[in-house]
Amino acid sequence: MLELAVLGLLHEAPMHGYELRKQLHARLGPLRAFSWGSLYPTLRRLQRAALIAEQAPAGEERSWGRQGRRSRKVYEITAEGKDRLDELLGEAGPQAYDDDGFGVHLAFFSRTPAEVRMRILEGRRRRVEERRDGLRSTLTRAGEQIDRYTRELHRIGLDTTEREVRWLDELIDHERSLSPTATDEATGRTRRPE
Amino acid sequence: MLELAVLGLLHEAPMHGYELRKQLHARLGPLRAFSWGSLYPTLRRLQRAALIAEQAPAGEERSWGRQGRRSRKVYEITAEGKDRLDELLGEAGPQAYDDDGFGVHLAFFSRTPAEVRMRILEGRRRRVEERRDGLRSTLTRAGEQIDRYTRELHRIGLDTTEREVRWLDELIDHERSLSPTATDEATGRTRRPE
DNA sequence: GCCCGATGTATCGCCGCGATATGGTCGGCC
DNA sequence: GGCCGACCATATCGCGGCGATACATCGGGC
Repeated sequence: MLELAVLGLLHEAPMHGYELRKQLHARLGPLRAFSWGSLYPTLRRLQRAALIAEQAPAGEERSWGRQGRRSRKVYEITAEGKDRLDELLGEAGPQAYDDDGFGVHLAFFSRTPAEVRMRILEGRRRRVEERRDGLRSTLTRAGEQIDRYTRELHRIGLDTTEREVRWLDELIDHERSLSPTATDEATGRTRRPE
Repeated sequence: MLELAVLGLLHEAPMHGYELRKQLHARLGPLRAFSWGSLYPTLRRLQRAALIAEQAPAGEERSWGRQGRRSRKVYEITAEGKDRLDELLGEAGPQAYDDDGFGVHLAFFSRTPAEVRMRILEGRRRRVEERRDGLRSTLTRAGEQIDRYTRELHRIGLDTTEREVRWLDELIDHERSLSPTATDEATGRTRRPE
């Protein structure tokens, strides 16, 4: 997940770790944290895999040589990195449907192929519906006997999931209006019920 | 987190791993998963720490001897385990405010001291408000220039956090009505603003 | 003159996850 | 009668991410 985020950002412009994290927060907002303990090891990993590369000090001594507080390693995406990014953006697996994964994918949706966008949205919708139905049945079937606090927890969860489904429907409709062909075929649906 | 959940459940009745996970799902619902890869290592860890113990086969051969599908290790909480449970229930640290931690704590709220309940709810409220404010300022300040999908992500997030704050207020009011004294003192508040 | 907070890179151990292996039992279906 | 799939039940492995922590430099406020 962080791999996608880092490659996606570095595809737009070279950056160093600290800046990378600020950008991450700006996009994902307080929705997804990503701590230092995740970021730096990921950068190492990506560098070893040659998906990103450390920029040479470049301007010899000037430019950042004096203004940078500390050494500052600036990374840029490599050709292999771009390939990998396309690969990640093209995937619509289960991990693209869970809370974290979906958020990250959405943050790079404009770079995602329309057909994949649709599959991710539909997949996410199915996932959220499952959760909603689970909560709903717990509340109706065992509504009386469960702990008050647990019930409250399920109530707010149910409300949240219901709203997200409606929100997803709006996004899906929007996508459909953008590219009315191919998307229905891809998901095997002709018309979304409800 | 799983430690609290397991100890909390075993405090109610001895159980084996599979049953434990079903109970977990019943309480936390689809809000918090907890896979096998978390559960069994946790049971090992707790057993090694002597917080839980494996029940002796008990009835010699009868009882579950024939109906059980497989060996089935039944665990029960020990005296140390109960102490540890009280300790965990008495904590109101930062980890009790994040999504996962808060959910688990809430599921065992009826066993949590009233004063601690209050601090957890207030802490969670503060946390959610921070997230809300972050989303809100991003939307208003950089509302025009950010990516459409990112903006949508922030919109739904903002809506969700606003609702959760209101929901928390209801819970807090309820708590306050249960034990009107001590709670305000504990949190240094006299009246919740709005 | 001093401390605080932001900038910046980095590591460590732990927790939880997803995938996977293994195998017993039961009901239903052909 | 035999086979299949669903459920019961335990367990491991590698890895991604987190929180805490360390260390260093700079600008600004008191």
